[in-house]
Amino acid sequence: MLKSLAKALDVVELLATHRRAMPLAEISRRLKMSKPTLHEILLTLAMRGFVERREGGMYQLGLRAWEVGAAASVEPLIAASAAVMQKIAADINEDAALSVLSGFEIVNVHHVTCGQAVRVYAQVGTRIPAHHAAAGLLLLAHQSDDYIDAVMPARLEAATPNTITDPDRLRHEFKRIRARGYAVNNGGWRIDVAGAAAPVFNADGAAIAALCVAAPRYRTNREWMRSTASVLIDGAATINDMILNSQAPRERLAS
Amino acid sequence: MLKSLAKALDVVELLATHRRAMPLAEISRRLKMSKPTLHEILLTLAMRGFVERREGGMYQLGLRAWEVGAAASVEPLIAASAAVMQKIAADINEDAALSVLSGFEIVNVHHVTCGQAVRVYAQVGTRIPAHHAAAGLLLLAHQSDDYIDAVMPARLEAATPNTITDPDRLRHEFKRIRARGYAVNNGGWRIDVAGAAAPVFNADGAAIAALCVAAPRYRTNREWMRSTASVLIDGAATINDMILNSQAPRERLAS
DNA sequence: AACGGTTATTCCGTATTGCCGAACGATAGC
DNA sequence: GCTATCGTTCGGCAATACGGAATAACCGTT
Repeated sequence: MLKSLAKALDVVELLATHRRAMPLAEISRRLKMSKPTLHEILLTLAMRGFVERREGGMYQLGLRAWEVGAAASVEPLIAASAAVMQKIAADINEDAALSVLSGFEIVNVHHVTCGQAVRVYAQVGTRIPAHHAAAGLLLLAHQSDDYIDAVMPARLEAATPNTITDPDRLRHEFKRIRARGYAVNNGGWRIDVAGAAAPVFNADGAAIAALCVAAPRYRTNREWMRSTASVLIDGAATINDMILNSQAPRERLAS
Repeated sequence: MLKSLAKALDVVELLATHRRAMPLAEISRRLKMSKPTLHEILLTLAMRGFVERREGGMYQLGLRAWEVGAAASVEPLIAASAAVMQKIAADINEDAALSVLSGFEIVNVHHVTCGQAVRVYAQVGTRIPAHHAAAGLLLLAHQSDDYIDAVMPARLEAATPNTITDPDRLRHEFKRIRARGYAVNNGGWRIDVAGAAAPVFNADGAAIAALCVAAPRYRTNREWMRSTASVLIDGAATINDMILNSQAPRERLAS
């Protein structure tokens, strides 16, 4: 493990999680790094455009970081889903989102807003514990037992009284999700938010993403859940097809 | 300058520009790095999720790289533009794009497709020389002379016979662009593609992005250019307002 | 199944270089 | 004008990144 590289990644991740410009001193304090070392790291990152130096010595993530991110493995997935999600958001008239699993957390990789005045606020690129949301429950349900055992924390934090925190109940929920083909969540993340999610599979049959809809809970009920889930399952199937079709040409790309 | 960090950034940028998974040996050859060193770097990057190790020793940019990119400084701009661009693409019935300047190149940061069968192919996250496109001409036209002198290469490469390659003609074009408030391009990038672009300004009055439309040239003419430009100028103004309004709350964010 | 060519990985000695204490300017607040 | 905090420079020591050589896994071919 390269120490200097690891430190640089710490810096980059810190700037990413806080999503704002920071002065050198603050980064130094938060990461407990000496100022000269940090200065050197930031200089290197800035020289390559991974961070930008705003006036007043404020550092923030730069254009190159964005460019690199745009070339990451999830990007084709996002591109394939965009149109479908647009249509779903319009049809159901609620926000649609796409999430992937990372350890025991989910990352929001795409979001399409609907026209409603009251909407669920969600930011692309953020992480939340998987058991707090329908998308996370769905993706966990489709992982192997080994995976679950490896990533599940000893204690499941509750976000609301409705959050599932008992491991046994969670595993039982996984079974239900697999049987039904979709996951639901009623106020387990925020007490006034409900959601549903359906799986997107890759060519190997692994669940790689969750197509989901989140709505203010007062606009939902059991019937809404059922009809929404069927729309999501259809949409996920469409995305599946697009992935399978785009995979082949991708392989054929020359050097 | 930190050598090990610089090498790691080289690796990451290589994976980004080629947009595909690569085996260790190929990276080693392209960057002329020893395999043990590279192995160590990739291990560190993989441990943090910045690259992913697919089966068969293929490395590609991972989820963490995407997350970091999603927190970069351009992201708020993209979020603010998305809705406006959607509307423009629908109204004009041609693809809309958003580009920013980086040295003497432009980076495509967002793209909205229209419903047309014949469209201009463009990938988000890619770079092209600024003088090849309307967006680049527009952004260069709004930079200081010092900036232009610093970044303009000695020789301007021509992409087509229509590309402006004479520095004097380029500087003259900048004047026209500033006077009209928008830039056009007729086959300077690809011979059968035309485009128009209007500037998005930040609070300091600096042109930070170009809102543009690219279309197959046979669907365009002088009248089309004029009407498209006026739509773009309106759209850019709307984005301006959104930026100014969203800046304030952003500053107020607590630690 | 045995083979050559390619690959990924481990090991280790060297000297390169990342690291931080201390000191220096620069800046802002009171 | 003082003080506190910030960004930056300098330099010397020790840690550690580096790559050659050896090893082990892999793949397609015969």
